Amino acid sequence: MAIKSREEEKFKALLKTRRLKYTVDRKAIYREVMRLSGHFNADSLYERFKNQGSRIGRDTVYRTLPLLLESGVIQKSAGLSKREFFERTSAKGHHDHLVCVRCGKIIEFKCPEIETFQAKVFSEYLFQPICHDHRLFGICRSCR
Amino acid sequence: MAIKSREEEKFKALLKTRRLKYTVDRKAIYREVMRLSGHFNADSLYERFKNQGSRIGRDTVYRTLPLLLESGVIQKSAGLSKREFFERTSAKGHHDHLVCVRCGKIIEFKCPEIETFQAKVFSEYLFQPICHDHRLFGICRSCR
DNA sequence: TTGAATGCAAAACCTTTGCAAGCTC
DNA sequence: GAGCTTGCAAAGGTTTTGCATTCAA
Repeated sequence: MAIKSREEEKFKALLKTRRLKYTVDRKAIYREVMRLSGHFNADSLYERFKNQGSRIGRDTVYRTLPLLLESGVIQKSAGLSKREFFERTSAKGHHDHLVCVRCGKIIEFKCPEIETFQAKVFSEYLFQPICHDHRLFGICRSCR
Repeated sequence: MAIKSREEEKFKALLKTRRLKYTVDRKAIYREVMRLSGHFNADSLYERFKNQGSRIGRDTVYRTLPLLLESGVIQKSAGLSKREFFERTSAKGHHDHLVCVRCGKIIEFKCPEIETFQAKVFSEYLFQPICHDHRLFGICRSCR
């Protein structure tokens, strides 16, 4: 619960910085995202609203996800399709993905050392970090 | 020239593994890619052929790039659009990208330590490495 | 009150695909 | 000759956009 609120503050803070509003729809999208533990995309999230009888539009979802991404509440996930996948950052903590290009299997990995060096790169170039996309592609053992 | 041939061998080797053919078109695409030092995408490469009066089709380019990618001759590059960008691996050696989400500026960085840990992840999960996509998104100093 | 957000529908976009004809090996 | 490759054209599928209306601060 503590984490949940802190996440919400991050989202609100981003909106404030951008002089954007914390509307009913954005709140609903934020809340729905917090209920998800797996990966999702704009469309699957929209479908959830539709199934619940909510009138939140697909476009609103498409427009809100980049804001959640930038605020750090969600992060990019992985998949073989061109589609963009996301997942809640706090669900399992931050991690990256290893993708088998043959069977599409996706493995989550955590590598704190990589995170450390990433942070160094950001600071070396005087960038304020927002997020990153790190996917390793290869062929898994069973596909070889 | 030595490097050039070695690259070509890598490409040929991949084709052989997949029982694919080293056709005239694939050779032409390989050669054209070797002439490029900056980043490109399927379409811009196709345009180059068109401007040269070559009859190589857009589709062939689209179908060949994944093969060059898998053989390691090219790697993914970065951009803000959904479009896929590539660049020759040997042009500047392997590197990754730092992208400013405000102005779109792209900075290339090299971080050998990250590469080392990536290799560890691949071997830990028994994956045969093919390539990776590593982009750091943030806000550059002048945009803040 | 003012600027932002939303829904609708349409557009835009890049990429992929099926198929018949032509090449490679 | 068998199977892969290519060009054509069309489809595909996701994401974006313009605009009028509604809403938040």
